[in-house]
Amino acid sequence: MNYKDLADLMFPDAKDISYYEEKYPERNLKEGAIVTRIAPSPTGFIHIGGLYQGLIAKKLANQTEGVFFIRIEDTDQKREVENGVIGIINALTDFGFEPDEGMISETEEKGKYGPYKQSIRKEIYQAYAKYLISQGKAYPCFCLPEEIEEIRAKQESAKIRPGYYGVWAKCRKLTVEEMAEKIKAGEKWIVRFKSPGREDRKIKHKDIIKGNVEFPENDQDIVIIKADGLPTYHFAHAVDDHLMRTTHVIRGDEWLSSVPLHLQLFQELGFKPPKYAHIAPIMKNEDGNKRKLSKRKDPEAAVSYYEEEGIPKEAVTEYLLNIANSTFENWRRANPDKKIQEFELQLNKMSVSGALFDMVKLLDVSKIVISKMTAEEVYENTLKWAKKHNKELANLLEKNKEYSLKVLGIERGNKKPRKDIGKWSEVEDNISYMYEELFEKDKNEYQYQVIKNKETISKILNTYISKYYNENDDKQTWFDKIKELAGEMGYAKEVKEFKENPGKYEAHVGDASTVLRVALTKRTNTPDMYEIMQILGKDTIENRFRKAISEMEK
RNA sequence: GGCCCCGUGGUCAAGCGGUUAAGACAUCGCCCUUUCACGGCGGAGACAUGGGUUCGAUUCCCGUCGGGGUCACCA
Repeated sequence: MNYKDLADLMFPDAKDISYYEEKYPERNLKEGAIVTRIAPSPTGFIHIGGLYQGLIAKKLANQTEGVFFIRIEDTDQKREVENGVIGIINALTDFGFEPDEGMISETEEKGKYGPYKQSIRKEIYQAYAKYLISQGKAYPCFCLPEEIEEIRAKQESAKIRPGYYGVWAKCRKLTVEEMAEKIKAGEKWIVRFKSPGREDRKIKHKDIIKGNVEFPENDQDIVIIKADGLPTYHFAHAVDDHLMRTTHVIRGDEWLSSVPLHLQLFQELGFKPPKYAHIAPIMKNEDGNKRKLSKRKDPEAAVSYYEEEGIPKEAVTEYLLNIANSTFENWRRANPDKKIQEFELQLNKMSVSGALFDMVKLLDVSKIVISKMTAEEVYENTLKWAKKHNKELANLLEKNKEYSLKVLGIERGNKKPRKDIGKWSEVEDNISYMYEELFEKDKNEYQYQVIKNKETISKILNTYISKYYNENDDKQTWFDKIKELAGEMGYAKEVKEFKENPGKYEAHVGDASTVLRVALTKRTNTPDMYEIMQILGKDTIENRFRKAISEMEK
């Protein structure tokens, strides 16, 4: 009985690995092309951190004319969620991070390096496990979970390093005959990797993001094939990323400490190891402590949150890029109109430690993104959002498309567009006073500022509408008339004049304008009032003023 | 606890032995053919800490403290 016989006994049907090596040849890509992937569990849910990884992987592959693929890591059947794949693919595709290869639906896939779902690659893993066993580099382990528990308890009470290694690796010391006998006797087994490592030796590794790191070698005989016949993450990683010819493994930095093990696995399997880039997670501050954004506690961790809030995808992407490479911000300022795709992401410039998620900053990015959109784009985006989250608004927008376009076009499209919309959910509040239906229901109070006296307000409103306002005035004339109105009321026509002569005037032209604005919109903050009046029309203006006056009388 | 990673203003961050220690968001003030916003200008605000090494340390080394990760038949 030798290792080869043992391997045959354990995996009689497994193919020789040469079969797979030939089936999945080296990719024929240009020099420097990066092949990378995103490898989620099919939970149906994608975390903002996952999206972040997807963005980085996608960009890198695109930049180098490489390949970005998606592989589903479903080796843990307990985690399985029905229809868990499609949600992830949709989220990725939505954001424009569509993979070149891999799963495209719950069951279908594209690409020549599949299957891209681990559970159906079972025989591949077994072939490689068999290979390892035949080389004496892996062995069956018959320890029951309870025994492992016992060992661990002993180790803990003796305060020594826990795990299956050295003297504790019982099954490792079995002879091939003993192993074969147990198998023949029907004892349950799993497969463990026979680690060649020694804890007292160091291994140096250069991570693309983290830089040089040094670890003790791995000496744990980790399990590579579980009782259900499926591989553990570590083994699947080595086999898959080798066969799929991944050049760069981009993953969360919680994997950093597994690098010694993974390198060992590649070594013993005879594979060329990929380059690793371990990204720091996006964090959240809680009671002064940093912690990873959690899908249970933090709504903003879910990618769906941004859709619900109406934060544009481009804004989320730009914000993420900001975290990834701080040079992005400068690039964006220098190239305000370029596509995100043109920005060249540099892995080695990524931060080593986790950034705190900053919603305020995201919203600022979002405001800039939205401010650059045309009225048409804002309209379409808002409508799309409203159809799902605000039916009433959607109806209104659809019913008054031309009008809405005008409203949304106020102070837009010029060199200094307004930056007042951060998310689609804010649009309603921003424009509701432009629609009679909504204005009637508007709960805001009339909050006059400097000029508060009822009679004065009535006088300003009445005088303005009867004596001064003319729809055909151009902006300059319109404004000159407001100045005249101010003069008639005894206010300063110029703010400067007002400031230079404290006490001389009780108000200035701006204060008079505020009265008009508040009466018109119930707001002290609106875009250009000239345009608002033009769009509203004289009748509406008059009605609004009347309403404002009668409101005061109550 | 062992091992590993990290520590520049409130936040994201440049910086790589000699700098007035960039920039962005936030904040404050001023300015800007009406307010708000936008924009412009300006202010306040940081190298966790103690030791070294060095003519000189934010930059290099060690300790301390703080934060994070990891130690599964989960990924």
